[in-house]
Formats: sequence, structure tokens, C-alpha cells
Amino acid sequence: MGRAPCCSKVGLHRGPWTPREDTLLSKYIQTHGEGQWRSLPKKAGLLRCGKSCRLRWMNYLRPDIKRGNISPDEDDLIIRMHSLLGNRWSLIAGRLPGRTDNEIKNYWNTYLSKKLRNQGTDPNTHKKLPIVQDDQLKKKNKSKKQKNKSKPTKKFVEPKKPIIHLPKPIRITASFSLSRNHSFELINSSSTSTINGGTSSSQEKLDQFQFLVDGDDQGHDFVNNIGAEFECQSSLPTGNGTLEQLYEEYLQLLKSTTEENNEDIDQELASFAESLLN
DNA sequence: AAAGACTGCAACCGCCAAAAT
DNA sequence: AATTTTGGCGGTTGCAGTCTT
Repeated sequence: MGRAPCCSKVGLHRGPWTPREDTLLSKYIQTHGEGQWRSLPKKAGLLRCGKSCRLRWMNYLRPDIKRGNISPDEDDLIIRMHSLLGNRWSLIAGRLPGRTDNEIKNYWNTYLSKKLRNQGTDPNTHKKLPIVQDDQLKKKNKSKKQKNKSKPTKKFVEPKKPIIHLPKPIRITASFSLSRNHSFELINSSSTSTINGGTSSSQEKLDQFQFLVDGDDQGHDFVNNIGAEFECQSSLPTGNGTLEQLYEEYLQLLKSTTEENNEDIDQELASFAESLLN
């Protein structure tokens, strides 16, 4: 006997979610918590597949989602993570607080892979590409309609950074105990002595970085503690905060491996990569 | 101004592994 | 131990908006 479908598809809504559906789903999860996706739609009064509800919540409605343009630091981090982990988007997203795997995947496919190719790097292997760009461009242009042959060949331009439109803020009354947030609190409390002090070992730095960006492996306990109020927009630290500092430390470490060929640091980086996979 | 091409992203699909029975 | 169910993941698709001709 094969696997039963996750839900009966008969009479279920598909396609884009309506604000009403979003509200129903959010309200239900506020009250009852995540999980039990199979039975959730019925209980929440939604004519949706449980899987669809989960996806909508995870990729769009979750209040800890940071929606907005991805910073250059995040760009770089995604590229480095991808070179270590490949297309393991959930792992990569887990290291970028507030970002979803779907967002990272889309961002990679629409922007970063093009950017890398433009820089002469194979986005799959992260190795230098042979110079085929012009030929490919010529081919591509050839295949297109050539109404005006005298026109100069269109040069590959830097892909336009996608603008991520902020959704309407959805006010949800609940609090959560995300380990991601815990990480930030702990990092913040220790950052002055260890990061700025400049006395920590490379391993400590990596541990801190790992700790900082560590995903929520134990699962969210998002709605179990009713109380705080927040909006869809994440309040996680960004840009100028400790993430940036730690990221700098991480980059320094990477840089030093290439400059010094230091075996210890190599090992530390290897264990860093290892830790991502565990 | 209109039609076709292109782009970006939300949502869906199928597969897999872990958990439950 | 075998089978079923559930949750999660990565790949792909459909469509709306934008750009080009």
C-alpha cells in the first residue's frame, strides 16, 4: 500500500492566499501552536491542504521572518555557505536569522547565481569558469529575434538586485522563545568582552559565530507563551549589530587561511563546516 | 499603445526520513 | 519488524508585473 496523500485535494483552495485565510491561519496558530498540519486546516476553518498551511506559515506569516532587501554581508554569507553546503537551503537559511529557505533559494536562483556567473565563477562548483560568457551571450543573442543586426551586442549587466516587497504588517499577539533570539541575547551579553576585546581564540570566534547564527533546531515554541506583541517585521539585529562584527571575524578567519595556510585555522574552518552539517 | 518576452517570487509537487502505530 | 503518517526539503511551475520592441 502506497503512501496516502497528505490530504484530499477535492474542494480545497489553491493558489495565492487571501488576507482572510492568512488571518485565520495566524489566529489559529497563535492559539494552538504549530504542528498537526494535517488536521489544522479543518480546525482553523481553512479549505487548504495542511502542507499548504505549513508552507504559508513558514515562508510568509511567521512573525520572526525578516523581510526586506538582503544586505551585501548576507549575500557574501550565502555564497560562502553555498560553497560549503551546496543547495541545502534550509541549512543556509538556518544560519541567516529571519530568512526562509524559500527566500534564499529564490534569491540564489534569481540574483546570486547570475552575479557569480558574471564574476566568472561557476555558481554550482564555485570554481572559476573558463571564458565562455561571451560565446554564450552570442548564442543567446543569436537565438533571439535579430530584427536589428546593426545593434551592438548586449553586454551582460550586473543583475538588478531584487526588491523584496514588504507584506502588510500582520500584528500578532504572542511571544516566542526562539533559540535564535536567545543566541543574540547571549552574544550581545558576551560581545564586549570576547569580540571587541580581541582576545578570543579562532575556535571561540567560530563557536560564537556558529552560536549566533545557529538555527532553531529544537523547533519553535512560538505560541506557548502568550504575552508580547510584535509585528511581522523582524526586530532581530541587523546590519550594524553584532552579526556584522562576528561576520567580520569570520571573514578575517577565512582570509587568514588563504594568506597563512595555517593548518589550525583550516581545521577550525573544517569543523565549522562540519558543525553546519550536524 | 500594444504585443510579446522576460523576470521574480509564491506556491505546489514529489520524494525522503523520522515518528507513530 | 512492518506499515502508515507526518513534517520537512529541494526542485519546479504558474502567474503577475515589468521591460523591450
